[in-house]
Amino acid sequence: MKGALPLPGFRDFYPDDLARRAHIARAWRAVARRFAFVEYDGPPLEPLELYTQKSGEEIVTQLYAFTDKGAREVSLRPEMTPTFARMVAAKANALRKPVRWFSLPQLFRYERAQKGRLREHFQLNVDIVGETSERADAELLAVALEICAELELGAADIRARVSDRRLLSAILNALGLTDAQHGVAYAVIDKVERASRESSMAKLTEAGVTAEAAEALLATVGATTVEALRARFGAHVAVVEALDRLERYLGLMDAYGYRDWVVLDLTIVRGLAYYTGIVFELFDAQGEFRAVAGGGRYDNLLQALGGVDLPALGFGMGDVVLGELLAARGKLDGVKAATPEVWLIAEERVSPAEVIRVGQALRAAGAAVEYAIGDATMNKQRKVSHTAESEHVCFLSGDPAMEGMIGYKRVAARAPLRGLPEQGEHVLELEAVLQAFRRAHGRD
RNA sequence: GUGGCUGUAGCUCAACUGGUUAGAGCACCGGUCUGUGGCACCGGGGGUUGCGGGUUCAAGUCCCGUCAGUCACCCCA
Repeated sequence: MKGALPLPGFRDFYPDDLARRAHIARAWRAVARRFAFVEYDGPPLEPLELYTQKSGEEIVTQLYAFTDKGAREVSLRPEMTPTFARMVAAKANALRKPVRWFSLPQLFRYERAQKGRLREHFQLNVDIVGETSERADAELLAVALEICAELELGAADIRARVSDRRLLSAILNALGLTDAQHGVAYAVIDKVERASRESSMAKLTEAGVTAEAAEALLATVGATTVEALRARFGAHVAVVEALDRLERYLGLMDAYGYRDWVVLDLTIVRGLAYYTGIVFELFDAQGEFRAVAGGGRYDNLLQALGGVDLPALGFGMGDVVLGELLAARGKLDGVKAATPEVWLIAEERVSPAEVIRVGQALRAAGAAVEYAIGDATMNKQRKVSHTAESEHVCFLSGDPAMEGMIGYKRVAARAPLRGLPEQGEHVLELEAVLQAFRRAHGRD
């Protein structure tokens, strides 16, 4: 209506919104930390060339790019990988391998906003550099799934669909497609779920694929087990090799405790051309949202972007779709902005200075303390302490006989503090109250 | 970039086929309650109906444009 609004595709985070975002970020950091990844960051604004060099032409039209006051062509970062590659490449020899880094960048793209896609979002990036084994791929997927578990999503909520570029490539060769036809095949397979069978067939045959091979391909990508593919392509060495690797990978997922979440799905291609091995995408099991996360192995990208030949793999997980999914499953219901722990109510005869002194003593004990800044009657103060949803209320009497004492009442339905009464209004030693908060905040 | 749908207070919505100063609940602010009170009662602020133009005696209601939101396409880091 009136006044300034955020730019299209950008979000204001009111306290409750920020609490939800922080809830997600907390899970990201907690799990990354448990897997002993370390956090890094880079500039949100980068030279335009960083993205135009190695990314496709298409991506350039969606860059949030402009010319700065120094006539430099710059772009807000649309992805973290180029920055990551640069940073790793610059110190490649000095870094202990494998590199296990993660970041929580805010990323930008200039395109029309739609469900699950804005012009700005926060995206967890987790990468491993220096390991060719599928054990690294399994470790990576385990991080992604453990984050979902951390956010109280289970195998019934999340499906990890995995594939392998090497497997798909070997299958295409086995079906008689030329290398030149692989690109078209990838594009068709990527869209096979949404496109009609006729249009898929048409695109393949237009590229010179025989109708017979095209039909075989469309039938093959429907396979959901290693066994089915082994039965069909058991005679092709490259396919078998890829299947063996995938089988070991799935076996490792079992060891992590996440085998139930994972399904083989050859239609997972990932748009980016730089993927070279196992790729995966996380979806909600009910299929009503966009991908929650996606990633895979990109063994040649560091060479191309940073000039060092190191194998690498990683995934990204954005806050938008994940937040939508969590909200839909009721997992964010209790996530609200923080409320005061203690509200200090003072009788009218108590001086502001005395309120401040007690407030500071409580804060020194670790408590989050608020009180009426302006003049307010006792009634008013009580009312405000309730609307502010403070957990505890303390009363200051101006009575000289009450020196060193304080009124106390627990209000909110949260866990009571050890050493303080659970209900009713009481007069306690101020020191006893401070002691209870010190203990609650680990400051005793 | 293309197309569909939508656009009334902070939020959820109302206003017969176009017809007087656009209403309600919640939220917010203030007051009463000398007080266990997230209560009750009273009162208040807040909308040139997204914006601009047109049709009409008269437009929140109809038409056009525009902006925004939303969904889909394109694309997906």
